[in-house]
Amino acid sequence: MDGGVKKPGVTSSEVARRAGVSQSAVSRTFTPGASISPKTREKVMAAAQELGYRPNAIARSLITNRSRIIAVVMAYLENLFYPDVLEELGRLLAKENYRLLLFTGQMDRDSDPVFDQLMQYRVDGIILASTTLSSHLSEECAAAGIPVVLFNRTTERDAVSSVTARNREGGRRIAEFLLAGGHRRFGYISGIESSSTNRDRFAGYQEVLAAAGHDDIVVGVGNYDRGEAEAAAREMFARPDRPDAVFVANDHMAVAVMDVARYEFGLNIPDDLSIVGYDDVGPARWTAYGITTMSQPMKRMVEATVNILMGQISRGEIEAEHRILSGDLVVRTSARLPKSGIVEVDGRRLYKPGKS
Amino acid sequence: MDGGVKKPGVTSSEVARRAGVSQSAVSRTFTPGASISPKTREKVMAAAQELGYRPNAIARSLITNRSRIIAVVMAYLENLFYPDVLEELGRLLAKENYRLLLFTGQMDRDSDPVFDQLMQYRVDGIILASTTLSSHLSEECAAAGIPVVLFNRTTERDAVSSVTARNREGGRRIAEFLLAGGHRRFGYISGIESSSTNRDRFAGYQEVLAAAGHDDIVVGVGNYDRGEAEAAAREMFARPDRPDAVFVANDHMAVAVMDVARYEFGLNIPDDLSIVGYDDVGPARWTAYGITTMSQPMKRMVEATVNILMGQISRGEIEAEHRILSGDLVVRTSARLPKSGIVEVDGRRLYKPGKS
DNA sequence: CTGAAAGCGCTTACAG
DNA sequence: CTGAAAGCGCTTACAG
Repeated sequence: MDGGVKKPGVTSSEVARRAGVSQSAVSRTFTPGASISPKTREKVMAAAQELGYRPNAIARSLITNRSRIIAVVMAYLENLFYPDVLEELGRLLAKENYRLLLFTGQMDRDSDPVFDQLMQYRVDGIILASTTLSSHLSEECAAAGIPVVLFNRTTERDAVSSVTARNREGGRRIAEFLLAGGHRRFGYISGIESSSTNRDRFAGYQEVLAAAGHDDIVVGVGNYDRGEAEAAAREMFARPDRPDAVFVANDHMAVAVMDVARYEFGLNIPDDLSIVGYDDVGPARWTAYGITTMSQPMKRMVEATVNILMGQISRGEIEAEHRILSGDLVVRTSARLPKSGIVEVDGRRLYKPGKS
Repeated sequence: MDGGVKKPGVTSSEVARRAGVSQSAVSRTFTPGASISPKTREKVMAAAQELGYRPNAIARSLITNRSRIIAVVMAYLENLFYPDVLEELGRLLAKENYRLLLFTGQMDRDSDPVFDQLMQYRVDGIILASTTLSSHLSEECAAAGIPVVLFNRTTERDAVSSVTARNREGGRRIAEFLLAGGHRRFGYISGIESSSTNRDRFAGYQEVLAAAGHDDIVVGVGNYDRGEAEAAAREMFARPDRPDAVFVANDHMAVAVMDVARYEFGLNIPDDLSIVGYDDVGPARWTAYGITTMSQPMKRMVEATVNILMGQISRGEIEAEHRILSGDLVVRTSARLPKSGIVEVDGRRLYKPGKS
């Protein structure tokens, strides 16, 4: 399996010989801020050009003890929210001159092979999107001085930072919106029940509904999965006391739930049934769905994630930071409208109670 | 920016000291196949465990001249086909014990910073999904002994391999299907016109239609972009001689085209208009769209890609290979059906002319 | 099977 | 500003 030989690249010594300078001079030429005379630099650059020299990042990493690689662990790529995040993450990390080592899939169990790989490559930071770390693993990162940021999840663990939307408030806002729209019976299709994001969204929703005397939310479990969300929707819509308003924990599932409602149960949305989602991801904006949904400020969330990481890397000190960003309830066509509270901002219709 | 200090990891020397053996013995313990006695190995393992030792992959790469990293350059992540590919790629590469360094965005121009990064990290192979390489850059890879595989594109360039679907045949099949369905006026919404995939799909489509006497295909340019596809569709559907059958170069655009047809022009699909796509990606299967589409055998394509790469890495010899895989025309609800040729295979309805 | 030693391609004090 | 030299953490002939 390792029979072949990759041609070794051009080295700084070869360039040095060609340029008639020391190897150190070559190194300095390619080290921003190193002291080198313009004359030497010029000679080096010329020789490097001729030979097609590129500094070996691997060798540099070994000595600087910095790989300039950030590990990103990401699951649920079939939910377009995450590819969007990945693209933005790639852009911002490149801008900071960092590379992105991608690991797809969850990282749940305690001694994960994925985690082993991360550590072997001496990554400078770890971003976990839609997944968490066991306490054992997060301690290991802290001990190794590697900053960890959870994206779209949060945790109480020391030394693990997080970036999330104001999920609880989002859940509340959705409940207010549906109450104001005159709905009478409420459903919820959950994500993974143990995820902080799901817990917070539901807690907010439940809180406001309970205060309005609605203690009987009909709950189905979707686990952030289309298939499971469909199954949960089927069960929910077949009930004699079918809800007339359902909050689905993310848009990815909401799309599936709408298809079940319309094409399997012949329900008219929003006349028979209102659906509200979360994320404001691509398909939510497609005319066929037009999902009313709590937006997540994806770009700002990614920016905060990179920001936390860069700060901790440069300070060399890891202290958990938790950034919580606000979104808006974007109003489209999947839910009945309240009489008031709808405002238009920058071409989007938002629900801002008390502001119409 | 580089103020902080990452704690250095445990090294093999420290483990050696603790275990009372040489540093070489530690190295051998972690090198599969190296000669080491069970007794020594045990001592080393115990010490490694206590200290939390993990071999430093960076140092190993430096000396073996293999990074075990594959660079993946990918654009169009908002087209779900690519996240699917990415996930599968991650799985297969992990299985082969390779890591995935992701670069998002195109790699068009001649001296790209992305390319520079690839080379600096001494990646063992490069996968370009939905993008190509300039001849200059591909020569540089060949010179460095780094295998390159194009995914979903092809090229004549020496030393650059490719994996594609049988796109020309796919275009033909679609034309046959639409002709058999009794359509009379044909449209095409293209991807990026210079891409091999687009050229081949259109060539096959055109070929069969021309043979049937249809030389007047109405063409709009979508550039694989939702927005542009919508604009192209608007123009096409506003024509007095609006086509009654449109082949859209991929499903990602077909979804947008369907929304325009239905919600902006009030067209009934498939009664007023048949739409056929390409890829068989997630949304094509959603009930709201139910797109009739040429499937791309994504998993087999990814497998072939990894397979080519692994072969060239282990043989140490780079010779362009071109793998071309077949798909099926999956029949759903977005196009009128021919009287015959529809067969059911494994729960999917396919168009196989001459086989009903 | 084992250890001492060389060396991978760099960065970075150190001395000039 | 510049060069000689040490050293980052490993792998791998080499000799025993």
